[in-house]
This record gives sequence, structure tokens and C-alpha cells, in this order.
Amino acid sequence: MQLMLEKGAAGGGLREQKKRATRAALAEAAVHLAAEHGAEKVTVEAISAAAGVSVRTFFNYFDSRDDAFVVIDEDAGARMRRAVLDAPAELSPLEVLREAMAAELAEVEQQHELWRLHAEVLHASPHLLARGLGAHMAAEADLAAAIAERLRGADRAGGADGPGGADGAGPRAGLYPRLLAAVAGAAVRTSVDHWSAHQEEADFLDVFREVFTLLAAGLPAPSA
Amino acid sequence: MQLMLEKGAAGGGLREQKKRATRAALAEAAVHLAAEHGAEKVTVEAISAAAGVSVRTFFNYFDSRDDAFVVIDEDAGARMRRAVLDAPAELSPLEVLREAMAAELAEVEQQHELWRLHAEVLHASPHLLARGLGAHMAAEADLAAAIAERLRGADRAGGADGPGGADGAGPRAGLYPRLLAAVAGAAVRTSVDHWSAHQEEADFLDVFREVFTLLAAGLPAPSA
DNA sequence: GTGCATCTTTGCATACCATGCAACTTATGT
DNA sequence: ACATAAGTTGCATGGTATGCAAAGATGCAC
Repeated sequence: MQLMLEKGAAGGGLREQKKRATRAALAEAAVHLAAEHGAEKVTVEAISAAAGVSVRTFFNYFDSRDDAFVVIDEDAGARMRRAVLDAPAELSPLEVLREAMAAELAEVEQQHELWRLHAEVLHASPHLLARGLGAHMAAEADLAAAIAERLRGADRAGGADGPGGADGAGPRAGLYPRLLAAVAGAAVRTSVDHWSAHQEEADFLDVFREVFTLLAAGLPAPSA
Repeated sequence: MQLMLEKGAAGGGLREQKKRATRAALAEAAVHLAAEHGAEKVTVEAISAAAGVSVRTFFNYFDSRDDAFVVIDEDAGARMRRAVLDAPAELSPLEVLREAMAAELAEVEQQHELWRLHAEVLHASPHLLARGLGAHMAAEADLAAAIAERLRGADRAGGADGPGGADGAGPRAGLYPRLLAAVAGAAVRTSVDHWSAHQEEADFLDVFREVFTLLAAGLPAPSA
């Protein structure tokens, strides 16, 4: 073997490449068929046929039919974790998340046609919307762990916690990182949702940064 | 007919009463069976048998098997909407949500045994967790609408928006209410999650209020 | 390039999920 | 008591999802 294969990136063996292609073909077929006929009327058989594989193979890639409509990028979580841990020490936790997520979401405007279709499909059937939103939060737990790790590192390097600090070893341990991850997730969803409804009027990243500005200000009433 | 029956409340006809009882029996049977044997091993047939109804009847109450594990209170959304609209005018939007949700969540500590079981079941199978989390957000959309309505009312009564106000009729219309609803939902989930992991150490409402304090402060780093 | 180990795909069998329909039973209003 | 509306049930049907074993690709060493 020549090099350690980078797991998440493109390339690698011919096998990995084919797997990625098949998975993408299935997901794309699912979304396109759903956009045309409505998600509930699209069978696994139809998706599989459109992607050129057997029904059984579909279930080798997705745990359920609905997953094909929902999953976009499965290893975004690992990249986010990296970004949080590698961020400059002087950034506040909220800023770290804003930058990490902004980097991750940069592709949204580039592949906006795919994202728009996705949003359309999910919005058309609340069942899938719920599933998609829920899927985002599995990642939030990992993200919270990354934030907690970063904060622990900062504590050790920067200065000691005051006694009874808000996130020491007391009963509130872990509350802040979890809240931060959950709120950041809420920020992403709100931004995407708003942007996909006003796509012509504003750049996505502008919306996204305005949302974090509101968060950092403590969510004050808009006209007070 | 004597009176318009209040739809959400207890009592009413004998029919409504039986329906509520059957639904509760199904949901409770589902959770208990799941806690004992694992959610994935519980069939609709088993749930129906435990509740004393036919399989077909199960599907008259729930759209899918998973719904039985997830749904707790289906008309909480309507109560929240009411609470938001009826809240005192001097409260900030964030405070309004805090109080409305605190009132709704008061029963968490009272029925904590059921909630603990629910949390256990959902946490044991990520699939259901995602579904449960997603379900919360259907409500968030309604909640956002209620917040927007309240803000419009306050605008008309209180004073004119400054030109370019953050939530006038411009491209950002509706962003703030949606963000607020999403963040409040995140706050609830984080609080419940944290509390169910540290149930002995803190009252739920204390955790909940601390979360909102963090939000109002703009989520600053814990030791800075 | 031959051959072996590994991974992937596929068909088949099986069980469960979910819905429409028609027949039957049970509340409700007059 | 009667008619009506509402809820329950069994049956038929089709889609969803998993285990298993055979066949086909791929990667690697020689």
C-alpha cells in the first residue's frame, strides 16, 4: 500500500469510490423521484431501479427507505469536531461554532439546487421533515463532546475556574456544552429554513451570521 | 346540544373518554414493553394485545409503530400558543417563552417516572430519539407563528419600528420568531436531557431557568 | 497474471408494518 | 326506540426490512 487512505475524502480505492457513487446515486434518485411524484409515492423498488441496483442493495446503504431522502453528508460530524478542536484559542465558544459551521455550510450555496430540492421534499411531507431534523441532533451530541473537550483544554491552559464555576465538576457539568451545541443546531436549521424561503433576497451566510449576532446579544426583542 | 365541547380538556362524552383511555393504554404499554425488551423487539401486535385492542385499532390511533413510543402530549402546542399570546406585555420574548414552557413542563417532575422511562427508551435506540426530537419541531413552527403574532401586536400597541428595523417587512421578516422558537426548543431538550442524566442532583425547573439565563446572557464562555 | 482473502451485490425466504374496505358493535341526539 | 354518527375489528393487499447463502468484484502478494 502506498499511503494511508484518507477515510472521508474523495478517491482512495476503487471500491470506496464505487460505494460513494452508488450511495450518491441512490440518494439523488430518491430526491428527484420524490420531487416529481411526492415522497410517499416513491417505493424503494423505484429508487433502486433508477440507481441501477437491486432492492436488497438499497438496504445495504440505508437502514430505512426514509433515510435516502434525509441523509446528505454523513461524515460532516467528524469535520465539525476537528474544526472545533483546531479553532484559535481567542475565539469565544459561540464564535467557534459559528466559524466551524459556516465553513461546513459553504457548500450550501454552491450546491443550492440540490439543497433546494431537499428542502422542498422534506417540507412537503412533515414525516420526513421531523426525521431530517432529528437526524441533525445525533450529531449535536458529538459536537457537545467536542466543545466540552475544547473548554477543558482552555481551562487547563488559560486559568483556573472560580469556585462554583458554571461548568466545573458540579451538578451542572456538561450543561453548557450541550446547550451550545443544541443552540448552534437550532441556528443552522433556522438559517437554512429562512434562507430557503427567501433565497432570492439574501445570501445564506449573511442570514447565518445575523442569527449568531442575535444569539450573542441574548435574543433581545427586535424593536426594544 | 348544550355546550360546545371543549376539545382538549378531560371529560366530555363517554366516547372521548374511552378514546383517551385507549390511546393512553397503547402509549403506556408501548413504553413499558420497550423498557423491558428493547424498543426494536416490540411488535405492534404485542402492544395491541397489552392494551386489549386489535392490531388494526392500533393504527387508528398512531400513524406508525414508532409514534407510540414518541408522542406524549399532542395538544401541548395549542396550550403553548395560548400562553404566548396571553402573556403580560412587559415580558421580553425570551421570558415569555421561558414562562410558557415552564408551565407546560411542570408536570415533568410530577410524572417523572414516565418521563424517565421515555428518556430511557428513546436514548436506547437512536432511531427513536431522532424521531422524538424531530417531533418537537413540528410544534416549533406553530410556536414561531404565535411569537410573530405577539410581536406584531406589540408593535402596533407600543411604537413604530425604526427604519430598517430588524423585523419589519424586509428580507429578514420572520427570522427572529423562528430563531426564538428553535432556540427555546433547544433549551427544553437540553434541560430535559441534562436533568434526566442528573435527576438526583437538581430540580428540573432550576436547570431550565439556568439555561434561559445562559441564553439571555448571549452564551458567554463559562469562565471568562 | 494467478490465486487467495475480502468485500459487495444479489435473490430468496420470511416477518413485520401500514392502509383500504366492509361488516359489526357501540355511543349520541331526538 | 330509532336513526345517525363514530369506533372497532378481520381480511386482503402491498410495501418495508433483515438474515442467509451463492455469485461476482476488488485488492494484494507472489
